Amino acid sequence: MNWDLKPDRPIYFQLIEQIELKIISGVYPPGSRLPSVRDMATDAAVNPNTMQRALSELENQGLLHSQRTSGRFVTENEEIIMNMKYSIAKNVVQEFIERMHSLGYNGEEIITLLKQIEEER
Amino acid sequence: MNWDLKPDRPIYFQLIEQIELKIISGVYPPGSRLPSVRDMATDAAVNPNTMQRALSELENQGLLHSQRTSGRFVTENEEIIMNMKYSIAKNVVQEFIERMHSLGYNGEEIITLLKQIEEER
Amino acid sequence: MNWDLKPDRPIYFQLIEQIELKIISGVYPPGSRLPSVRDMATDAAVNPNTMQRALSELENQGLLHSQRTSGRFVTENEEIIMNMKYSIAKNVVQEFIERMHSLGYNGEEIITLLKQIEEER
Amino acid sequence: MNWDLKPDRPIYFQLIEQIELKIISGVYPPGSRLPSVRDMATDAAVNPNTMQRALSELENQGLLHSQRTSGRFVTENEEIIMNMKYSIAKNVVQEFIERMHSLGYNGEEIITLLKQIEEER
DNA sequence: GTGGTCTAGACCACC
DNA sequence: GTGGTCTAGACCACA
Repeated sequence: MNWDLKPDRPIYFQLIEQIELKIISGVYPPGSRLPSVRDMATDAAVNPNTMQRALSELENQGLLHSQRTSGRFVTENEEIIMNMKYSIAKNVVQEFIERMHSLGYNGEEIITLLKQIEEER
Repeated sequence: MNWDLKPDRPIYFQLIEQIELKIISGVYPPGSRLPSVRDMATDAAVNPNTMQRALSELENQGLLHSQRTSGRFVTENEEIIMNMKYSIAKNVVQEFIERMHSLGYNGEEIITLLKQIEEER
Repeated sequence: MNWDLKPDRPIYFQLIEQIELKIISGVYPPGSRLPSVRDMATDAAVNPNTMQRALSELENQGLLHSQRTSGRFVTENEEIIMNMKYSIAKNVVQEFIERMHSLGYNGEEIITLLKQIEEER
Repeated sequence: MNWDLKPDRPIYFQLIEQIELKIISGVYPPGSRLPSVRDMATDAAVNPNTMQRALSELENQGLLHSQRTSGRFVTENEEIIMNMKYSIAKNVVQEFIERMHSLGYNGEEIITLLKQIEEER
């Protein structure tokens, strides 16, 4: 998996980000059942308590809900997912704009450069 | 200064990046003289050898040149500086595009979102 | 070994030249593994950092590449090696021509003398 | 003048070489009178005794001869000069051939390369 | 004073 | 064990 965790930031925090990404991008589709905490923990080579903490936070955000007996599920409320997706994307975009500004590019130039590089790909 | 150096990547590498930024953004204009190695080192709270290494690499890239007795100078060749600026910007843009793709946005959507968030600022 | 280093020019520079020669002449064949930095340093009676610097420069030139845990290797790209060989030879030849000119020999005379002395050998 | 003397080899020896060169290349023509020892010494920023020693050696080789009252003269025997020129050139050529061999060029290749580089000049 | 070089010795990540 | 990084402190040439 892509669980490469770095020791520079709290691990549970990195887990949250990566699971969010998997939900947003559809790797874990709305309404689907997640693997068990224990499985996810061993997969990420992480203590189950740490994984548990990450999942709890995601539950607080409304992205997940657990059914005591049958496991944890991704919310079926796609609006919540879309909001999460938008708020993450907004951060990414704002960071990007700031970096480009500090490099000396203004709004129009950013758009131009972006289109140009996208075409090259 | 803005020399906040993190232990997660080589210090000399972060120094290079930050000095590049100062040259590109005009904090150190073309042809201007930089502070002495020792001064820059103490300013960044770093060993002079580490600063020396960073500056040497920038010299290899053609962004700086040194005169043994009188100091180090930013190149007056603005083309080199523009090329450096472009290549850094290209990296930033490519990273950005990849992150947005992994969030599930395609080319057009990225542009739309970018314009929208830019207007809000 | 032939590591006779003279104090008139930077040691790391002389190390670079001599290692280049060993690569070009096939003492260190393409793709082969070099001794460890520490071994080469003690062999040349030089501080490991100095040897490290020489090897790093050769890496920048593309003549070597390093694998963090298993050692440093000569490039397998023989074109790079041939280019290096040619550029060194060019320098040698140009120096030679200049010395002969300052002795008062012109182009044709140099060739004649060269052929003559070569036959005597 | 071009008297740049380096501390790595005996100074009188370097003086000999340079005066030989001036004689061979015609800066001091056959039969011409040299400046006084004292003038040559101050010109080369060297102790007069050192210059004296160099000139004595050249006298032993027959390149110079001194007339007690009127100074030192370059020999008028051009054969001696030609022999000296040839023997120096021979050394230069042999050194050159050895360096090229150690780079992996054989006789024909050396000639080819030499012609090619000479044309580029 | 400037940049440049060198050494000695330490610590790190990786496998 | 490997290469890579960093520090502290020294000395040099140049002007």
